[in-house]
Amino acid sequence: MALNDIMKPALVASHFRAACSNCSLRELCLPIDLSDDEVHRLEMLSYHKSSFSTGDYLYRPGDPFRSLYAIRSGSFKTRILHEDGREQVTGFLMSGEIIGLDAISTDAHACEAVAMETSEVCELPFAKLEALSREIPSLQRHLHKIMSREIVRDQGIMLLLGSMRAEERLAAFLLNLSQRNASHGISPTQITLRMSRVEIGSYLGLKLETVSRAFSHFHEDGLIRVKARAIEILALPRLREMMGKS
Amino acid sequence: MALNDIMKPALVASHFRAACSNCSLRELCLPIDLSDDEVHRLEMLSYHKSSFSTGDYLYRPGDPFRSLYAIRSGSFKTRILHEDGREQVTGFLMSGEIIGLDAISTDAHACEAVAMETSEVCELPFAKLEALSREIPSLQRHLHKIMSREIVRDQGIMLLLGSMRAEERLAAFLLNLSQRNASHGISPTQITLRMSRVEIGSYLGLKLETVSRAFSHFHEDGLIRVKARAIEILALPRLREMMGKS
DNA sequence: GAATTGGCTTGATATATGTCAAAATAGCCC
DNA sequence: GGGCTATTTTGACATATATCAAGCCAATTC
Repeated sequence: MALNDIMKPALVASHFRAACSNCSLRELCLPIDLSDDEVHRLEMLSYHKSSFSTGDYLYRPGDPFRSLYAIRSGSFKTRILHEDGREQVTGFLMSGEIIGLDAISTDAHACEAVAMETSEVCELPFAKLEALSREIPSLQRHLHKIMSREIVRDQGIMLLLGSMRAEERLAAFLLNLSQRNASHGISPTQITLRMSRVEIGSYLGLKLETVSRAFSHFHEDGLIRVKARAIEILALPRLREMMGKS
Repeated sequence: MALNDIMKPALVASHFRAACSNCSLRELCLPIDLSDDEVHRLEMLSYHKSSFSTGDYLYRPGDPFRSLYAIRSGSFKTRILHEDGREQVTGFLMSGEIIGLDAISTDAHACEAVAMETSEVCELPFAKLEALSREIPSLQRHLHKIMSREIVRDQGIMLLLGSMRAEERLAAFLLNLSQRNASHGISPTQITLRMSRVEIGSYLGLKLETVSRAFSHFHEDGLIRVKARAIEILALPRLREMMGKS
């Protein structure tokens, strides 16, 4: 494995690219080093792709679980629905991220996933993914890391919801989008929101009016420019400070 | 596998018991059906046990990740600490539950785990657990379910923190403890809290005074009896209703 | 181009929860 | 058992966010 690393880095890299341009499994395959054969099998796994328009469901609560999905382009929101009508947006997922992990526990989807724009996903049949990860330890470890990362992410949101004030929450939210933009090679200061104020509010445990007022306040303070769903961050460092004190 | 199920249930059950009384991996091994050999290898995996007194750390943020832990007796709280001094209790874990999943993502613990009473854990070296789950598909699937269940649990808390009021949160909390008591064969109406009002507050995103007032209010309504940390649920069905409307 | 629609902003007010402070209670050590 | 400390309860008051209600803006339709 290490040998592979040293002896043919270019070749391995080119295989990553091949696999990733083909199946778009940036998230799944990029950080692992695989042999030619392994890359090929990973490609085979995920040849089924599908497209979604704004508002389309990727899955709904109760749908039987068969696959995870790697978002190839576009974005989705996930939302849980409680019997009493309460609901909570639990995540906004974008290109390169894996969606559907919650369903493994019960073999049925616990939440719903809705496309927020025209989007494409690669389907990853979970049984096959498990079978392959039994044979490729680095893939196995990677899958575990993806799941663990989701746990850490959720716990971060628990911290946000449990102990931050409205403006701190919104600052954290914007900074998170900024960072994810950056990791996609997109401008970290030009943010195009794909979701409404209501959805942001649901995610952050706030009402839409509070979200709107927080945006306005940031604007007054010269932290951001707001033009409907186009947000420009004018002072990233000061926005970071917002989270601490405010 | 199904054959195994049908033909020698008693035998299989006895192996569960053997493995579980020995390594206390109720959570890990109980629901899976394994061959004699597989049970034996699972036992071998987890022979290292350790004990903790109230306040002892199982791990701290930044500690290198090597193992998961199955709680054999007692209970722990997990807590994340933010740079700015903010902190959030992310879970109260009891006997039979697996702790440490957050650390897989970065190979270092993201949160801290503190014993809330005298407790014992089985250490599960993760590399070995992965190796074994490569060979035993039902163990692999089970490990994935445990991780997914943690994701679902965290998202439930996000719903609680994002959209429930103080008394609804506390009702949900008590009902959760009640249910976990029941699943351990303990009375679902006699609850002994192992944590302070401050810790409950941190977990539920409330201040201790609010938690205390909610307890008092439940008491006035005849829902519970409160004697410091001994809670008796007098009206489980009405407590369930509390969550919906209130 | 007018009209309709849905989303967003802003203001006035209500309310749930936080904050500060004191008293009561429980647990603990000598 | 008595005194000590930490925890919990309770009260009075402050405040952040929700709620209710208009008005505004941008996009879409006719």
